[in-house]
Amino acid sequence: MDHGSSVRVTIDDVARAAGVSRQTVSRAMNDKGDISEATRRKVLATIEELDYRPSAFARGMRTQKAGTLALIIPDITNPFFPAVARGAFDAAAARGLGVVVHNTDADPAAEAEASRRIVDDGVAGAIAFFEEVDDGAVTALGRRVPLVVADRHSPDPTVASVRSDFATGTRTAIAHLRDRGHVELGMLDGAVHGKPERRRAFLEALGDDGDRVVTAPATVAGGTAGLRELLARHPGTTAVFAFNDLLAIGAVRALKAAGRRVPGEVAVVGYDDIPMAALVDPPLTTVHTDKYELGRTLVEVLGRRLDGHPAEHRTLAPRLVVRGTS
Amino acid sequence: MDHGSSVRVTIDDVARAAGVSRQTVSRAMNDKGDISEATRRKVLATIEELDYRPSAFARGMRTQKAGTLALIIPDITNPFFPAVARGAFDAAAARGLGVVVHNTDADPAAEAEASRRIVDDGVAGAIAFFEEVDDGAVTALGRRVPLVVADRHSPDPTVASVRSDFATGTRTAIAHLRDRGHVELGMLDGAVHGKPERRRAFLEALGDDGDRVVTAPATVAGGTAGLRELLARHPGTTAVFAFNDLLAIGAVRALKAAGRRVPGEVAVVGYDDIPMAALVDPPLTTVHTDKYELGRTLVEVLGRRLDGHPAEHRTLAPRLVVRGTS
DNA sequence: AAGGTTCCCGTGAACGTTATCGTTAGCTGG
DNA sequence: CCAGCTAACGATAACGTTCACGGGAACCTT
Repeated sequence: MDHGSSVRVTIDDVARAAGVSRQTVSRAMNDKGDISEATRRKVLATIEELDYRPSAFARGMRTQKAGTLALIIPDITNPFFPAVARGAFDAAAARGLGVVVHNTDADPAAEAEASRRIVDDGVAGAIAFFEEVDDGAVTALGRRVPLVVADRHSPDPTVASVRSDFATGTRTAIAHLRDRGHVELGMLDGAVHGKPERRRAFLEALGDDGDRVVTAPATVAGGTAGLRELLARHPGTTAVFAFNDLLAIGAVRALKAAGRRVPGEVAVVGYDDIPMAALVDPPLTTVHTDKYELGRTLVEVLGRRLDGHPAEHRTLAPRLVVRGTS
Repeated sequence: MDHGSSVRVTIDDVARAAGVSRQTVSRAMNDKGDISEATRRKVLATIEELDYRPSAFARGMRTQKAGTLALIIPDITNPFFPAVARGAFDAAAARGLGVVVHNTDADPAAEAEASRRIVDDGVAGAIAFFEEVDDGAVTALGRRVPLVVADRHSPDPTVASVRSDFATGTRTAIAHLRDRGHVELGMLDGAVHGKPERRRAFLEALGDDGDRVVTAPATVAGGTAGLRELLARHPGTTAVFAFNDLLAIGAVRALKAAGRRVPGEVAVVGYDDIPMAALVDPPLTTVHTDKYELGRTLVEVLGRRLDGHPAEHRTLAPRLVVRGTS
């Protein structure tokens, strides 16, 4: 009921106690110049003694920047994202930044709403997994706040990016399947926009017309349905490459239900290496992307941007993890 | 580079454009009284027209409360929490609130640091999954900011709580196992503090001395190790109840590796019903807790608290989901 | 008709910080 | 010895909002 009843220790209290002006206190804690080493230490000591904490509001009011950054993701429930978020949390905490998460369900309207909130809240910077193919929105947000986009490139040179190299990841998976002797390959593509690399690399490697690619919702249920469709089109299919692990797991389930042995009769390889992948039976062969590292790198790149460096563009290398489905 | 170069539309601009004072504008947007319906509509219209957004900083400066709430969890990577977070995100978004997430790894020092940040950032309220058994810290935080704790009760009457009824959940699971004819039961308890209900209910139902309970880290690896220990102590064990699904999945793996059929020779039931539970082979029988609903309820309770209502204490009922391991 | 409400609305002040500019003392160089 | 510089610090003014007042008009009440 009486929240906030205790009086706040302000910068003036510190100034008074240290026998200096509040401006000097400000200089001491913000590592600005124009202050002698002696007084700075004294000020810092009294700050410690009084347990003074600067008001984030008052500070943000002047600087228009908060000590927090925004993370826009489609769905924290999608097993790909918790690890990404964790990497981002840890790296942000190390920098003394908080992270406010926005779920969008890959809905453009929700993405716009999140962007709106972000500029309103005056966060220090933003990290975004955007679905919206229209670059206008991205550029608009990038103009208002330092921005790093994941798995996507922005035409705006001030928007940094970190992406996983899907093309070579896909090629590695297909090469692996060919090494195992498979010739009739099929693909389960995820029904998501803006991520054509996997499908493109697949078609490129096969010189195919696309009839061997079926698109389905990127879920387990989508995987079982998609696999049936694929088998209906090409009964001789002997190996399946999936857009992500959820689809792959669904495919394996459908295969087992149909009485086909995995990997004896049909091999399956997924993408992402979510935690579940190692625990299903048989454990899933998949292209591993380091999600924690992705999250970490995203805030690292954002941090460098906040420190005044130019926008970087980094690429993370995936690697194949061979388990029991191939 | 030139972030924030565009000039801000302030409340004074709106006031000028609408031909009223800024106080009237404030009244219009905050649904305060003392304003006629006519002028309020006019003000709202000009707000819309000028695309005015109140400064969160300036507002927070006066009210000491931001439009954001904090969510303290041990680990977003633990499959239990993404769904909780999602429920919290959705409910918060519906209320126009942002959510800043703090990962603690159940480390008291990290929990203290998160609490520190929370009061510093002046969030509107906080939701916490605390590990710290010492109630002093919880009460201290609760005194500074409206607080709702999950799966735990606070002695402080101003701290609200939402908990899953672990005791009856556990009893239901054990009754199910007994119905199946099992008599030699064992339990895999998680090595976490502050959650004795499951173990207690288990021991209570058995009238046992605790020798049939082995404690292990609440992970898959902990489950396999714990099960071996359990079998070493009581080779005749025919049914295992686990603290959570991770432990249960680990147990099933160990069982299969040891050549024991599940559920033919040994039955296993987990707790939580994480997404993985339905996908392992055989699919896991488990006590389902509605994690999304938990997250949703947590912010609902917090919201009512913010609206001035007294602290509530709610309990969510779990239910048994029988699948393939029992 | 005088006093009392109620309904609207505006004026000043305050929240706690940082930016800008000014001031002082001490030092340098010619 | 004085102009000019620099280092260290302080005073004032913002940043944009809400709170505590106060006051005028209209509408009752007796």
